[in-house]
Amino acid sequence: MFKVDVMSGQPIYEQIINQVEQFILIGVLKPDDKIPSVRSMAEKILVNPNTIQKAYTELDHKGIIYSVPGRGCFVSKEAVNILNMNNREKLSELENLIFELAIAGVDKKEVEECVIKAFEKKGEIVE
Amino acid sequence: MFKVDVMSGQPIYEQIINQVEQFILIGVLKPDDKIPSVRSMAEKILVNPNTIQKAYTELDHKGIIYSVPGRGCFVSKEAVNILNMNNREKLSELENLIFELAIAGVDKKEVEECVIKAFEKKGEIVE
Amino acid sequence: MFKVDVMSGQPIYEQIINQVEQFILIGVLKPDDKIPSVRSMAEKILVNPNTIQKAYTELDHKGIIYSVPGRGCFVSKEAVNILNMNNREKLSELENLIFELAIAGVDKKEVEECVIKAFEKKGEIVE
Amino acid sequence: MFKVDVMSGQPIYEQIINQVEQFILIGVLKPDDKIPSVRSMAEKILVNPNTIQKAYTELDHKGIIYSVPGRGCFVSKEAVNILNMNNREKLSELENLIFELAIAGVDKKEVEECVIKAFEKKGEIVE
DNA sequence: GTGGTCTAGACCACG
DNA sequence: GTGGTCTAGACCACT
Repeated sequence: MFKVDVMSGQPIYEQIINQVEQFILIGVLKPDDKIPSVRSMAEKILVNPNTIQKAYTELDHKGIIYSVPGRGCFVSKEAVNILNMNNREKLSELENLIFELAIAGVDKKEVEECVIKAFEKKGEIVE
Repeated sequence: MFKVDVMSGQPIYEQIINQVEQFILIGVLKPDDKIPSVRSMAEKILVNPNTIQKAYTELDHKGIIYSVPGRGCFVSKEAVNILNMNNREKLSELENLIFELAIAGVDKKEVEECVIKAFEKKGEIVE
Repeated sequence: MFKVDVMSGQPIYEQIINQVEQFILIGVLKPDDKIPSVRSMAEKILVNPNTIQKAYTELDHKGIIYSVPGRGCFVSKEAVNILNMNNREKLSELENLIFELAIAGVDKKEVEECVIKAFEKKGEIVE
Repeated sequence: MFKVDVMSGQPIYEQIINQVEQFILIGVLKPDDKIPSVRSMAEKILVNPNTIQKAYTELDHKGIIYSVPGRGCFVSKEAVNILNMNNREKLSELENLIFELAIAGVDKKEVEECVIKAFEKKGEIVE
């Protein structure tokens, strides 16, 4: 279920955060679902438990998950709402990226095809 | 002409690389044009010469510029071609980003508006 | 294991790059092996950590090693392949050098002896 | 006749030295022949006269050429002998290069073919 | 502890 | 003046 790529350059704890968030957004993880314990996750993906802890702590701070001492971590009820709040930032990031591509001479058509592809890919996953 | 934002989190040398590449793509810098010397650039944007040197060295390795010790750095003839080669990577990056937005429930229309905006912004710059 | 000659005129960082590559080619360093940390290497051979960093950064860009922040630098799986790709360039360099010697009146026999010596030297190292 | 490549990385004055030496070795320039004046050479190959001067000064120091104030520079009688003295250094350079290729897994046959090619190329030039 | 970025200041070779 | 290398020492993020 969870995977990390140490060679990608992206911090491992960020990769974990992103994956947890993705799983929540596509409905694999629902409110009050338990997410893997720090130790089990660390063993599965072969990373330092501190790294997992850091990811969980940050998710907790964001309000995406809540931790119950002695029981584990669980998806919060507001998780989806919080995640959807971030869209504005991502949209401006998107605009910058498209702008760069436009400058680089990429055709508008190509970008539009890209949009279509991405939405098709979404259709395949969401049940 | 050149600007850096120390607070952006993005490494300064990367910002310089990006700006040089942008100027080449929009035609402000043409093949065999001299780009600012390491020292003059360092004074202009108030960063250490080593940081500029690092940016120029990477641009040289990429084949975007060529440096002639004692004379300066110049835009290579193949610069534009090399930069356009990178479009494919950026397109897949774009697809990922749109996919994330789609998962997050962003409407296709919103994305399409974003595309339009970005291409308008380009139209304003290119003469 | 690693040695640098400050007086040789060849940049220190290049000497380090060459030695890492040599160790990979003769099999002393294998894929996913950890290479010495920037700081430990700097202490061993008494050069500034920045110089080591520069060497490692270039090796990373070439795809010879990959670096995992917080963990260290490791030999990439494709390292040997990449290094062998450079042989063609070296062969043309070799042809030029022999050509110069030929022009300078060096006998073909002398060159051939040189070839034999070099391959003997290799035989001593490879087990 | 003379050519320089500013993009090669090799210092221009070195390129000039090498070319003068080559022309002497293949007999295009013979003892007491006049070599181009600093100014005419500088105009022909579009480099700074100081650079040419530096090359000529070094050739003078080596005893390859001698300069007659007001008349120009001329190939010395001992030029060929002096140049042939350098062969030992080049031979050890050659051995190193072949050694590197051997380590890199290049077949002995390939190196030998290279030797043959280089000597053929020489045969075409020397009349 | 690791790698990565940056500053300050120096020296060299080249033109 | 130019680019290139190097040192010394600092700070950051990541594990």
